[in-house]
Amino acid sequence: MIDLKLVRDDPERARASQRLRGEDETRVDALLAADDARRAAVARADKLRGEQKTIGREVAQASPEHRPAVLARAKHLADEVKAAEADQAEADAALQAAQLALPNIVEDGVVPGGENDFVTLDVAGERPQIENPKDHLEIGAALKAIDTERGAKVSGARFYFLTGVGAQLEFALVNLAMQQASDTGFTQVIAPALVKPEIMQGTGFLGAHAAEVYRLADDDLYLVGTSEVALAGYHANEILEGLPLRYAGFSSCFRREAGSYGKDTKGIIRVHWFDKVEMFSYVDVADARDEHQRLLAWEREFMDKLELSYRVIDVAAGDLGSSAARKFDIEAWFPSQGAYRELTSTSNCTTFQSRRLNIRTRGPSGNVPVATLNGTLVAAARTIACLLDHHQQPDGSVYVPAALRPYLGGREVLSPA
RNA sequence: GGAGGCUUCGCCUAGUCAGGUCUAUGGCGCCGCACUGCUAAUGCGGUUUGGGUCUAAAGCCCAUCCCGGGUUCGAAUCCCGGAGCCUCCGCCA
Repeated sequence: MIDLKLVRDDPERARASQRLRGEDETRVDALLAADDARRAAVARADKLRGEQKTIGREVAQASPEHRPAVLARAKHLADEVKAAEADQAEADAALQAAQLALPNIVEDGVVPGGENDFVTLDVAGERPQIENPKDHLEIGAALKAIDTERGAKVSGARFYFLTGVGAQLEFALVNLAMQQASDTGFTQVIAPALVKPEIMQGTGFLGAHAAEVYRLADDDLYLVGTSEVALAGYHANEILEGLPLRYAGFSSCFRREAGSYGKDTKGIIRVHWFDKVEMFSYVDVADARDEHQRLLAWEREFMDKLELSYRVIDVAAGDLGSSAARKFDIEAWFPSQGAYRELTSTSNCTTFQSRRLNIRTRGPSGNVPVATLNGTLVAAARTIACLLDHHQQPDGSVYVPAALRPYLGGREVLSPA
């Protein structure tokens, strides 16, 4: 939800943001119209309620002979109040719908365009030179680390089992990530994977991409697609002190992958379920851009520990999620694909989520919404896929980055049994 | 799954049985002022959160007693539904 006052004061900025995203700019004017209508309805209802309060007191004080007349007037007024309140409720709902229909205002500097219009900010690490590289599935099968066949048998397509060294790899990655987060001052969190509708709504995932989200209809709960959801909900309806607050959350994540038929059908790059360690920051609005750079730096630090070659991209406006004002992705090199693939992503959501979730801090003149930011430290399945692909050796073994070795019993390579 | 209790403006609390200056009481904490050599103590005043009106401030108005409905001229209070917390029973890793 974007700042209504900002839209009133500077509607052109909101329209420009919509254009940059390639979305409908008339929604801004629809919002302004809904705002006007609501304020008119509120003023009418407030006035009538005031009259009703006055006449209510008169009823109580009226002498027996005057009472019937006053009561008759009061009854008539009650009907008017009821009608005005119904109008107000309708206007409130219309305004809310108009607000929910608008994505966050894009940060200055974001380029227009879609998925392929990103700007490459940096390229790091050396791409390994491998003759006829195998893909992660082949390597994972040889190591008895990944079992997608039994994943499909038990749960269906895009499910997998991590076994043996595969399972160890996940624990190692999660531990390494959590250790880094803790050393950096994040509070470690294990977060629920099921959340209530208002939390899912509040983080902006029930808008355009609602079809991506699993819902448990019997219980009216949603499965989170990212740990960000529960970490954002953690402080819902609170007034925060002592910003910045930083959390590193571990949770399973679930995605329906609707509309991604045919993409990455092999292996565990695109799956319905994976585990994740996510950084999440609550900061003062003025500090949000700097925090975004810090999150990116911490993501890079983790990539460097894994000794991966990667590039950092500044995602174009049309490819931003509805809650993000800006997003940087880190894409790592997959030799078998000859391509960079997204491993992590960090978004500055400014006050978009905090307004919906009512998360504020005390400002010099009253309570103000905080900024929320998120960044992936590690998404286990895809990172394992990348590690196997990227660090494969000609003999079929897999090189273990030095930082991971303490979590893998000191092993320097993983070899097929 | 069953039975009972609880939820009031930071925290605690009065008020709910008998609906009407409840415009929500008092205490603690916090802020300001006074007194004071300093501290403490004391006294006085302020202190929920939203929304609307207004160029702005002040002021005024409306809403807000866990949430949503209902009854009524009028609901913290009565009725229905729901949520959360606690206790006990059952079941369970």
